Amino acid sequence: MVIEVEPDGDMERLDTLSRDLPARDSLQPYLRDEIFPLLDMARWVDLLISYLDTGHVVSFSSIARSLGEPRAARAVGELAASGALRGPTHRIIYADGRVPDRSVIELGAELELDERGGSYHISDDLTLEDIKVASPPFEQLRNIQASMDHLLVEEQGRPASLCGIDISSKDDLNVVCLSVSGLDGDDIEHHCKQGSLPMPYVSGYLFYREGPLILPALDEAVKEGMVKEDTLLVLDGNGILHPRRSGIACQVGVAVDMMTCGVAKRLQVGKVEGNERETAGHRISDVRDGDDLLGFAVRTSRSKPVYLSRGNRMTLDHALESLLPSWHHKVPLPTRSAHERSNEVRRAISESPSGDLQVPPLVLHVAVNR
DNA sequence: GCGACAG
DNA sequence: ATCTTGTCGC
Repeated sequence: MVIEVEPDGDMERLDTLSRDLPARDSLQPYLRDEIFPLLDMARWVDLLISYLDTGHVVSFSSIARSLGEPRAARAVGELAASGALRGPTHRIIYADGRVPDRSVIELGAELELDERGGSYHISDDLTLEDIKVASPPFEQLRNIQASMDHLLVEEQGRPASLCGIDISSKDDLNVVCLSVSGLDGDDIEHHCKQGSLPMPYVSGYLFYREGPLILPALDEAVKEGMVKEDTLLVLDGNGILHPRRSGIACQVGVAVDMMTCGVAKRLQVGKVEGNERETAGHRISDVRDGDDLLGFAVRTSRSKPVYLSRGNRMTLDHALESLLPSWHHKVPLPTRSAHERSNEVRRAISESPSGDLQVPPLVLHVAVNR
């Protein structure tokens, strides 16, 4: 049976807004004030499952497909497990008919369950519902990505400084850290900010999870003069080395009209080309998807490589050239610093005797020489 | 057992 | 991303 869902105000608004993107210089307020407040996946799932009557069930992957992204199935499961949903979460089961342990009692009260080999299933004659949404939200997110891609500029960027960006999270506590250094990795300054991340992690949509925290922090760092026009932003994730050539480094770069590139620890798409060239201290291979050169696999010594790709106002070669002087460890120094620092600050906040540091939004500005 | 998808 | 002490190796 197919259930047709009537989109709520948020979904309709996301649909409308995704149709025409504003000009480049209005992107930041558009994202901050219009788009980001609509990114509430728990509400999307809640709307869908609110259509399930007693005894009707759907699968996690089916909900993800209805929302427009099969890969979001795990995120649906995480939302259900975390208690973020208000609707009848016990009516969400696995695609093979198995019932999650935590739902057995509640669902068992609604319909017949079979026990086989230690786990419970719905009976074989019961079919899963299929929920249809007129404007799947993940489809709109892809539309926005595509529109932002059109604003992506590839040129020979000449950065004078570097800014590593990373987020450390545990439970509901998230801290972003921007670490700015010279091209050689010296004179590091940190800017940290605490905030919430309403969207769960879904592969391919990292910007929509981390952007709402990164962009405000970046705005502050610019106003303080820490980050300037000639600063290359180094994101923890991909640039064009992405299924739709639209990774977080591309979207952040276009949003703030700055130079960006991405450094990812795992390969999301593409293949590492066989022949590896040696430079002083680095071993570099091409990463290609078909004929397209999308990035470099870079490793120091014999460790596993990380994957560099360009974002906005940057070429792959110039990104590499800009990062090599500070690239002595597995990742460039500003990226490493941002990672360490965001972790330290996140722990300091969670360990602080409740009160002082806990009040969001928290802003720490610390200058350190390392 | 397969497949494995940034953080 | 997070869970995590000491330990092996360059």
